[in-house]
Amino acid sequence: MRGTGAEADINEKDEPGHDGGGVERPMTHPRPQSPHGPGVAAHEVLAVVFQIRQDRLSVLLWRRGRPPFEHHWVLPGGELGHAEGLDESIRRQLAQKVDVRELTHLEQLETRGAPDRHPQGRTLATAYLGLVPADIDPVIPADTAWHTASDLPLMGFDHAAIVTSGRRRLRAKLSYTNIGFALAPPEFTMSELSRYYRAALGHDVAATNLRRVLLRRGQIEETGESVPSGRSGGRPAAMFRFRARQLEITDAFAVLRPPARA
Amino acid sequence: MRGTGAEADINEKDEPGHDGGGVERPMTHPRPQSPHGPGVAAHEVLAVVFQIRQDRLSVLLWRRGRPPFEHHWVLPGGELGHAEGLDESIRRQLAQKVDVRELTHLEQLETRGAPDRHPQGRTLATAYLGLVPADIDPVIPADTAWHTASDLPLMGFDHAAIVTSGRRRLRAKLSYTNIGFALAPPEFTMSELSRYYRAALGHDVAATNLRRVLLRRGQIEETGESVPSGRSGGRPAAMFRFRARQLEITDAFAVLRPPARA
DNA sequence: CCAAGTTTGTGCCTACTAGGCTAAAACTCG
DNA sequence: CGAGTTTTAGCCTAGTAGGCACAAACTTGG
Repeated sequence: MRGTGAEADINEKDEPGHDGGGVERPMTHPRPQSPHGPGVAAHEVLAVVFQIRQDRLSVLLWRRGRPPFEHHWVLPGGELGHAEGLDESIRRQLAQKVDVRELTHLEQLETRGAPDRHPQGRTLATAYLGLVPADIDPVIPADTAWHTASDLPLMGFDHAAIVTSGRRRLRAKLSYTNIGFALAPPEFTMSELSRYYRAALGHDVAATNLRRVLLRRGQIEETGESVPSGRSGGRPAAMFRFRARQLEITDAFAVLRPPARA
Repeated sequence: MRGTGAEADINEKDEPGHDGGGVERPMTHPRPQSPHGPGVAAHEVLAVVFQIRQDRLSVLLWRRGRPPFEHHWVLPGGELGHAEGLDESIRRQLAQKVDVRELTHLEQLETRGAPDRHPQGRTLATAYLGLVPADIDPVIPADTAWHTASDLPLMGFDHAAIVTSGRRRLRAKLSYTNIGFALAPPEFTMSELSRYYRAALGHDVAATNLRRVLLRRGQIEETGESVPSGRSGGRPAAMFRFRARQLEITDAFAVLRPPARA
């Protein structure tokens, strides 16, 4: 154990600046701060926005118009405003790509801070995972497009790795939460829903089993209506809906649970 | 959908500064940047370091010596160095409290960025979850101490909420990963291990069931040795060890798994 | 109107996991 | 040696996921 060095500066910040005032920032006198320099950096927020489009998990990307990474694809987002919270900021930035009302889920994913992740200077990025239901087709700016998540274009910065994190998070949460509500339209048949799950999970999902599992968990319920059978025949399908539109964790899923008569 | 406004600045950062050079920072001319200002803020890294001490989940806290929040308790950590990665930074900062070799697990927890979370100016914080095994008693500086997680002292900033996040994360991961390896000593009996789990989970964990579950999952194995029975009698207990010392997810735990013959 | 084809829904079965309970095993102490 | 204590093994129940076969309910074409 070392610990005799510079504890004094740990968790101390006596910054004079940050007065919430203007854009020009005092930060003039370098403080004695061990060989590490002050903890000030540009900060951006990014979002991995997924939607199931034509049975494929797709991610909303933005095509950069200038260097670095000109003509590469990047995640939507931008710089954190000086008086903005992180959630607030990503919502604002996304509103310029996708209508916020179309975002059915948004959660923080991870923060990346490798010193060289941005070629033009130190920039931290906090990434979010956002979901858009499959039934809408948002109007998006000309320089953005949906890309199949399993077949990404050339991407800038570390954004491809962030998409991978987002996919992993989504896949995991489909197992133990009701997050499907954010991918599916308000009402759906079981075969539709199983296609959404298949696209997001990357493997077949039997509609029969999906129905049983989600019904037993109480995540979905029948609406009472049914669709008048497809053009190729077949029994008409019942319509379902998710009962909650907020993220809920499947509690029966916790192992090593408290004893029965506790 | 709005989207006609200032897309141009989204994800664009043409910062001239951040040249990795010195402590004094150019950042002089305010850029036209919508009414939100530039995305530059102080950034600190914090850690929720847990250890099971005397059958209680305990967290390492640091007592602040100066305002704001003088004499309140805060999480260990400090400012991000100007050329440091986030993981690198929290490891460096923690090394001044606890020997890094004693940290058996470290993962990113969450990033907080409420504009008013720091009374002296905008400061983002990326929090980590760290674990120290129960068998060691790290030498810690005089101004730090272990506190029972369920009975926290008066804490500064939003750090109490971060501890709560850490507890939730730890609890969840005890269910579906082998994270116990990071709480337990290299070798242990099942009754010891069940005490660690009880402390972390907050409820009784039957040693019989814990043994079965972890053995079936292949997380633990018998060492072959046994302890020569306690002073109060009883059958001598077999010693176990975790088979891996890296985080692994219990895959059999995923629901909606790929079809059998896929 | 009926037969064939198609899709959805139900029932039955298996496999696996967690967890409660009891009894046996293996020790200490008096 | 017997009583008390602790660990371990065995047996049982409950709950969940998932495969499969068949019934139900439709469309289409003769």
